[in-house]
Amino acid sequence: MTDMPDTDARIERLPLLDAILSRLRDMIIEGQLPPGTRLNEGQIGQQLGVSRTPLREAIKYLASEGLVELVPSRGAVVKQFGAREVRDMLEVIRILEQQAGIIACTQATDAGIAEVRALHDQMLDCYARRDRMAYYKLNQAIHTAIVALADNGALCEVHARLQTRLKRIRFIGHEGADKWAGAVAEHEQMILALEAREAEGLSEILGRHLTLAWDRVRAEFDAPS
Amino acid sequence: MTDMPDTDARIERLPLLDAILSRLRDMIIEGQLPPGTRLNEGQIGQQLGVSRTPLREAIKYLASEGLVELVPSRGAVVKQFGAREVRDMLEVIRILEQQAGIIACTQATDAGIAEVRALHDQMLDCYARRDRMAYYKLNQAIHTAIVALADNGALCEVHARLQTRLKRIRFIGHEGADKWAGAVAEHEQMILALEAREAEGLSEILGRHLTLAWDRVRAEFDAPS
DNA sequence: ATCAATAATTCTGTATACAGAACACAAAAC
DNA sequence: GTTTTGTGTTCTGTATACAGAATTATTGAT
Repeated sequence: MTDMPDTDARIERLPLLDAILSRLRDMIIEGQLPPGTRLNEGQIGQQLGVSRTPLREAIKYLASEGLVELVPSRGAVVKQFGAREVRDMLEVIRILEQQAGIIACTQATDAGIAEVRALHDQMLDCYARRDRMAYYKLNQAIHTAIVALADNGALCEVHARLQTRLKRIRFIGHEGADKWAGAVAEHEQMILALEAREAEGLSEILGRHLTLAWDRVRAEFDAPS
Repeated sequence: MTDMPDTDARIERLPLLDAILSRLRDMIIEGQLPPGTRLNEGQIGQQLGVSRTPLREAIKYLASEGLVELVPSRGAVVKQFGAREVRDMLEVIRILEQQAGIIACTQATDAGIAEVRALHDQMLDCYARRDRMAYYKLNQAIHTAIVALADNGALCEVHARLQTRLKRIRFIGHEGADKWAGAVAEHEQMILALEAREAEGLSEILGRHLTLAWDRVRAEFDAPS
């Protein structure tokens, strides 16, 4: 396992604020608070069992994280991303992953690469079992792990932040069996290129993988359910 | 002028929170609150003329922004970056600027490029007058503007965030006349490549420029004043 | 005089209180 | 019937209050 606790790594943590942040992020990602929803401080505070003060602090934190938008006199609403914004974010992710991959090919440790391979194998298992949820999480973990191989804290952080914003959207994952198989094949190629430390090839595949991810997401926007 | 208000662009703004954020950021960047300083909520609140509640919310926002670190039962301290972290951030900035430059070469408008040229010319003026402060600000503005040419909101945002974190460090700007002249020459090349829309050349120069920036900063770390 | 233990103070973390803006609903005017 | 206006409610924004942890000062012992 990589020691990259999602969005930020600190030694000690603030119990309450951290708990509220996790809960809120989950509520947003899982769709319990759909995009556009005003989050009512009274209600949510009661629901989480905390007063408004620490809750508001958490909301400000999430606002800076980009999951939530602050609108004057009206509190915070769950940020809604348009097709354009999603495309932009995926493009930045692509840039980051490609460069991370290139760096990883030259300076990752064999052990680090082996860890990614292990995640990949686990993911294949999930694919075999058609366990979408577990597959999805391992998928994210693999991309995070590849970025982590570049051993650049800022890179990991920025990547994680963008990934968090997109979780809600990619979580949908309605792709059909064929697309899914395609994605798995791409991942297979990724791992092979990484193990062979072929920077060019890895970068190319990562780029294609992300481009296809965008295609899949775009379909959601063109034909909104 | 590019319409890129530093870190985030919203239509309406929250008066107080926004004011506090600006003030705090300034205090940190200008060194009024040096790295490692605990920010005392009572004192700062009194100094800014606001109560602790909105101040704390602003601090949480800055924590998510990475300017400040939250330590349990001890409030927030101004984040101190080590050589490694600075190098990592500069590397990510390099990656982002290089890609932005490549994209800009193919899809920027002539008007957009002209704006960057205008900033550059202004900067040359400042250099002629040896106005370090104005030079520094235009320097940042130019890099921001080049990134903006890629017309990717997420890219701008991520770049701006990293740039903000580094402001405090790059602000020092102790470089001697020779290095300064070198930086100006690099900028000249950048603009020429951009105007010629030579993606490869622009990317190469941007990369070198950022690498040299790191060399300059590294000197600060090797020989801390 | 130095250090340890303890007391006093400060500061953070959380809850609550209050004022004003936004919102919802109902009644009146057109 | 539709729009407008007025009123009551809800919710946000900010200040304040209070409990507990951390820090500092003080006192006693070696």
